[in-house]
Amino acid sequence: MVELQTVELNAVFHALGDVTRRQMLRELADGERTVGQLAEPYEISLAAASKHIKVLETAGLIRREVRGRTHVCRLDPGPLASAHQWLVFYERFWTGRLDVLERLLRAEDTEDPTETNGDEE
Amino acid sequence: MVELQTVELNAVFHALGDVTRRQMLRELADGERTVGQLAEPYEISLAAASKHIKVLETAGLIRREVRGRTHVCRLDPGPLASAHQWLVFYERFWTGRLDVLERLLRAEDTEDPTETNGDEE
DNA sequence: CTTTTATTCAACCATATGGTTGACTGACCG
DNA sequence: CGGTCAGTCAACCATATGGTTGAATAAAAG
Repeated sequence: MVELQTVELNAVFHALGDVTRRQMLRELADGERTVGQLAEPYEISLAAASKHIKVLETAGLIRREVRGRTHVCRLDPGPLASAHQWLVFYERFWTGRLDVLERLLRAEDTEDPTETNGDEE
Repeated sequence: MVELQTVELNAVFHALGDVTRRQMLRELADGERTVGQLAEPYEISLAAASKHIKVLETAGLIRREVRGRTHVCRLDPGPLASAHQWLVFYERFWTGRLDVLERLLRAEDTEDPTETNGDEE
């Protein structure tokens, strides 16, 4: 189950509050990247990029594997799921899909057996 | 359609990166609250709470209506929807629902006309 | 009109953030 | 071994953040 601890959420949302870091995550969504590869698109110094990566890492959003002299990063979706989960609480405020909720609450008779529940962690 | 501008997302995620502000949003999910009401649960000064509220406001997460000498705040879910939308991109990394994606990509023949697409804004 | 009440504003403070540069550590190369 | 490459670390800087207190504004109450 998703824990949603305030400490974690603070770090996660803070990490997401920066374009550079969000773009780095987008990059990592396509696969593993080294620190150098992640830093390359930006005009900042490698040290600055390294700091961004550390922020992502301490927020738990990425994992790092030291492979020889290079550090290979990959996405860790867990914290993103927590953030998503937090936001889901407010989903009713922007969707008109209360009908869907209602449909889920009753009516097990019409459910599709291929995929019923995929939201727990 | 959700714009997902970097400026907006920066402000939104930054605003969400603080427990106090997240709790204020939770409070506002139950209805309108004055600045004083929002500040009351916390041991910080009213001025500090006022700053938090301003952060939420400039991020577009809340709207303020000056009613006499009190300022009444209410939730504006739009930016939350943007943040949610941004996170949805990564949903495939924590759910095993690739089959659903696959089903959407091909097979228009099997689609259910009652609820097909509700994610655009 | 004077006093509360609700809230912001301004000045200030400590710490965090994001950036820089230069030195340092380790791994690979010749 | 000596050089280069990948990346971190440390010191430093400017600005932002979150908090404080005290004064200012403006509406309601007496």
